Formats: sequence, C-alpha cells, structure tokens
Amino acid sequence: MNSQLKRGTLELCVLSILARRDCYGYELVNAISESMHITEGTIYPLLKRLKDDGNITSYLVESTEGPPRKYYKITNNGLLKTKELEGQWIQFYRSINKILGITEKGE
Amino acid sequence: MNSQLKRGTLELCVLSILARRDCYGYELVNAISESMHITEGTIYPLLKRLKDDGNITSYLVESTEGPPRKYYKITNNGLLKTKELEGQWIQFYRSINKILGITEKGE
DNA sequence: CATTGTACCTTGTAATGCAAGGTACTTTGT
DNA sequence: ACAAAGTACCTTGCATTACAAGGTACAATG
Repeated sequence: MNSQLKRGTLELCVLSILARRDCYGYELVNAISESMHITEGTIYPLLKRLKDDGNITSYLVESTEGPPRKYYKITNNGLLKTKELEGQWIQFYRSINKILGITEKGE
Repeated sequence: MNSQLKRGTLELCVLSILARRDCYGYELVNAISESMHITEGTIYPLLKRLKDDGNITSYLVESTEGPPRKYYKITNNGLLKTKELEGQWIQFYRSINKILGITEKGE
C-alpha cells in the first residue's frame, strides 16, 4: 500500500486503539498490520514521539513468552489529541471523496 | 489542516480532476483549495512530477487576463494511474475507519 | 544447540507539503 | 504616468515520517 497515504493517520490509529485499551508495541504492530502493511521501524519511533509529547505513558510487564513487554497507556492529553485528530481525519477524507466524486451512502 | 494527511492524496486529487477536464495550474490550486488548504508551492512541483512520469501533458493558451496559462491534459497512462490510486485510496480510508470504529451508513 | 517466535530499539534514506521568494503580464485607481 | 492588486508561472530549502536494514535479548521447540 502507498506509504505516503499513511502519513499522519498512523498516529491517529495508535491513539485510537490505546484509547480503548492498553497495548504493548509489538501487539500494536500485529493489530494494525491486519488492516495495512506496517513494520516495527514505523511503530516504535511513533510511540516514542507520542510519549515525548505527553500523549501516552508506559509501564513494563514481564512475560512468560519472551522479553518483558512495554505497555502504553493513553493520557488525558492523548485523549484530547485523539478527538482532535479524528475530527481532522473525518473532515479530510470527506474532502477527498468530494473531490473524487465518491459518495458514501452505504456499504 | 494536518499537512501530513495530504501526502499521497493530492496526486490523486489532481489526476482525478484532470481526468474530467483540462486545467491550468493556478486553476487547480483554486479548485482544490476550496476543500483544503494548499498553495502553489505544492501544486507546481507535483504537476512537474506527473509530467515527468508521463501521466499528463501540457500546452500553453494565451489569456487576456494575465500571463499565458499552461493547461494540463491527462494521458492514457495517467488514467490508469488514477484508477490504481483511487482503488488504493478507497481501500485505505476504509481500513482507517475500521480501525477507528467509524461506520459510513449515510450522511 | 540451532532455529523460530517474541519483543525491544536505532540509523539512514527517500519522499513531499509548504513557506518564502522570485518573475512577468493586465487591469484599476489616483 | 505610476503604484497596487490580481493573475499566473516557477524554484529553493526545511521539516516530517514510513520503512528497510540491522542490532540485542529471552523462551520454547526440534
């Protein structure tokens, strides 16, 4: 899939998933890669950016299946950010569909 | 609007508009900027890339309202490219909406 | 004891939106 | 005659970010 399309939306996807439940990085890679191609080289730097900006926090949990997992939890700021980005996304994809002449009446 | 979101879609927007009618660059800027913020610094390099790749051709038309206009016309390759990108776009935005839990039943 | 799966991370490259700056023509106002 | 505003073209340089590639480390399996 066109990698340029993903810019700006992966951040929203990660935040949106973390808004529903805590996840560790590797889990996010697997969850999102069901819908589109992504790799760890994309997710880990993104998680670092989100943490540096105060949108998520992390905590370690030991695992019996391998190395310890670093779980991420969304913050209040992160929730606000999620709502903001979601609004931008909806407005954006509707604009594109309008230009393309695509109408969404049902599935 | 989030500039990262636009990556990869502006190309499709321009191609899609040119698939319907010939346009000159400044006209495209005005047409697209009705739906989202873009500037000439984005469109002109994009048109050059599309032309270099053989997706569009151009021809000059004199104007009584200012300098001559450079009209762009889509090629057969460009039409194929448009269909390909449109398919990618539809698949993409539906994937995102699925991850976000957004359903499009009607407007 | 080598391989596979899980799980973390970093470096370097390529792509591209856009602010900023530049050229040139036509019309309008003073 | 001259300035300003609108039309129309173009380029340079910066910031952002997806991802391939490469690295570390632990547990289970053959």
